[in-house]
Amino acid sequence: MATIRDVAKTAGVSIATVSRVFNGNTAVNEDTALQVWAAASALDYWPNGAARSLTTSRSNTLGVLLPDLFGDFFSEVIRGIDQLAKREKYQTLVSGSHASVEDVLTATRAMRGRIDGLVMMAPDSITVESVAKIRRRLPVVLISPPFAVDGCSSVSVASFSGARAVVAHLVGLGHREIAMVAGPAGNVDAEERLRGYRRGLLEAGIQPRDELVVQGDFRESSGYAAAAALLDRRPRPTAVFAANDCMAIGLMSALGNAGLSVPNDVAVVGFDNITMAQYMRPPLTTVHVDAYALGQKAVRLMLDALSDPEGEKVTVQTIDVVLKVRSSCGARPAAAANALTGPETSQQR
Amino acid sequence: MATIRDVAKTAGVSIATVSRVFNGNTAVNEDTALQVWAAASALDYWPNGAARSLTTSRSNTLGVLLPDLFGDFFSEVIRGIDQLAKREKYQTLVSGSHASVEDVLTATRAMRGRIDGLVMMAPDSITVESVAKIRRRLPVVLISPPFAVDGCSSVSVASFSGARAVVAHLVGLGHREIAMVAGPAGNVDAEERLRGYRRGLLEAGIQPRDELVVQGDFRESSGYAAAAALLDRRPRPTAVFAANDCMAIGLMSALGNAGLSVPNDVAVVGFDNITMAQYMRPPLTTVHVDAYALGQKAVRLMLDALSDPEGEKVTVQTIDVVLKVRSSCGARPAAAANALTGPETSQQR
DNA sequence: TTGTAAGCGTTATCAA
DNA sequence: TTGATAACGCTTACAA
Repeated sequence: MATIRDVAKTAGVSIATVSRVFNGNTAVNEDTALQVWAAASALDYWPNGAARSLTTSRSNTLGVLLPDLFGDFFSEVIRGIDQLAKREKYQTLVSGSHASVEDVLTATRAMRGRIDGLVMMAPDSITVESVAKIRRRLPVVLISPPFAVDGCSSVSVASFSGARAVVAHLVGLGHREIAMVAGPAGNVDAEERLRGYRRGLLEAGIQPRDELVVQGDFRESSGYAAAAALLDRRPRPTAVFAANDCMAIGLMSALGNAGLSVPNDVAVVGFDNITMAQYMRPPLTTVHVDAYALGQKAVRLMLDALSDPEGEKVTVQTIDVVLKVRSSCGARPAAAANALTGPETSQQR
Repeated sequence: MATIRDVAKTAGVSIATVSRVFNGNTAVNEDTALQVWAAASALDYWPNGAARSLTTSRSNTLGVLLPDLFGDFFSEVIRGIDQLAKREKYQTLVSGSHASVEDVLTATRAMRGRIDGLVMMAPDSITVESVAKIRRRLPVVLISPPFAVDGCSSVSVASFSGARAVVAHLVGLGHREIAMVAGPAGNVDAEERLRGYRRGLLEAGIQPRDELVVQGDFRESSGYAAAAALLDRRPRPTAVFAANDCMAIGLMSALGNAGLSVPNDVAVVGFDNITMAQYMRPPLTTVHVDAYALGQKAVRLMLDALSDPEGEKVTVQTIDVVLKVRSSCGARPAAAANALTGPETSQQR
């Protein structure tokens, strides 16, 4: 493989000149530059990234740490991260399925010297200490952290307010027996949604009852399983709020199998507004979360951190959410009138 | 940040010894090693990956190039890649949304020196030349390539045979007017599924007709849109085969909105068996593709290539698929009997 | 505008 | 079993 030295020799210049041509910051004689380009392409020269980052101590690479859970929502977040990073000439070194803190630390350590910053999506199981440890060497941006960490910018989802809005809407439709399929314990968004659900009930003068909350794990199967438990309750809940769309979809499937109609017998609401949601029968009422933007904002914060000399500018952001009323909750949204015309137009980016 | 030199100084040994301790291949006196470990942890020393790969010319990192399309299927593939890579102590440098060949080349070039091999998922728009160019410097494994490339191992999906099986099944149920929502032109899997559909018809003595094929793009919205075109056909198709599940789901949604019942008025079959498929109402008949295994196999082939001295061992694999009969096609699968018991058990890995 | 040469933080080859 | 020391391929003062 050709190195900078080969190019220099072929072009009849010094390696410094070749470097200058490739980095384009220092002035180089036009003819010389042309010769260098010619030599480089003749030799099919690709600069070595490792060597470059060794000298500059910059890698133009962002580390991305993902949780063990996957699916439509996270794909979108990653897409947001990847696209903005790419546009800003950053590469992404991804490492997925991190369950434990030790895991995260190991993965990060392995990235040492190859990343300029770390975007960490870890809605649960972060300890302040481990992140703080990483933070000493690298800028860290957290997505949906369970709590704020000193010196780390972060972006979160307005889970609490979204959940409250869901309950308020259901109450407005006349529901009083509102059940919930909760997300995994320890997950911030799951817990915030549960908290929002309870608050919403209280605000409507309804006492939240634990037996109306079924534990799920954000997967379709747990939503499906939740149906059985819920249908045993007397009086039977007239509405169920699932902490995410996947569980809502599993739930609807189970309700259908049990011979119940959504929304006539039971209203169902989800959270996230994954692409599928609008194509369900009935279309799923949910809380729209712009996952793509979530990823993008994280990268934006990282870029800020990287250009911040002293790393003192810490930003804590929250992504707003909006209730998307469709028919699974039994309301008749205005949009339903032209349902035959076409699906909701989806934004392409 | 502490370097190997700091550790050496603190431990009172040479840097060579520290390196030996950290790499664990050469024999080191036990006491010396202990001192080194102590010094390293006191200084919180992390070896620098860039420096390491500069000397060893190995990065223990796999480059992963993704297409512009995303969704449940691809997430699974990536999960497969990531998990096996991680288990084998490799990191993954991911770059998504590559539309053009130039794009791919640029991305790869940027990875030069930081990756040991490249896993490329590019079902369309690869030119042999560009891959060949990359191949000269790095092992390359292709996922679902449009055609075989010299010197590259690859894994593909048995799209053709899966599609044939779908048609055979529909014909077996008595359907003759079978339409198709095709995938994007240029995409191998889309084209193989279309070819399998036509072959299947021919084998049943039915002449394929172009007006029964509607162009889609693998997204839900295009499946939704296809419904309108299909419902205009006279005689109206009694069954529709969508080239993937997302489009099938969009299609079912549109059919429902048009007041048609699936499967009574129109049978629908998809492809991929994404998680959602079984939770549709009715549950979607589809062709199961083990996306996770697809990703894993690609990494396995890459590991083979990396341990292969001369890079001569090229393997071309195909992932088998299996028709998963549920109720959207109108058959009454045995499984439907216990539908009330629970969802199909999903494999966790 | 160009070249020389000193690093960057490792690993690996010799000797000791 | 250890230690010097020369790479690895690049960037960047500093000199010319």
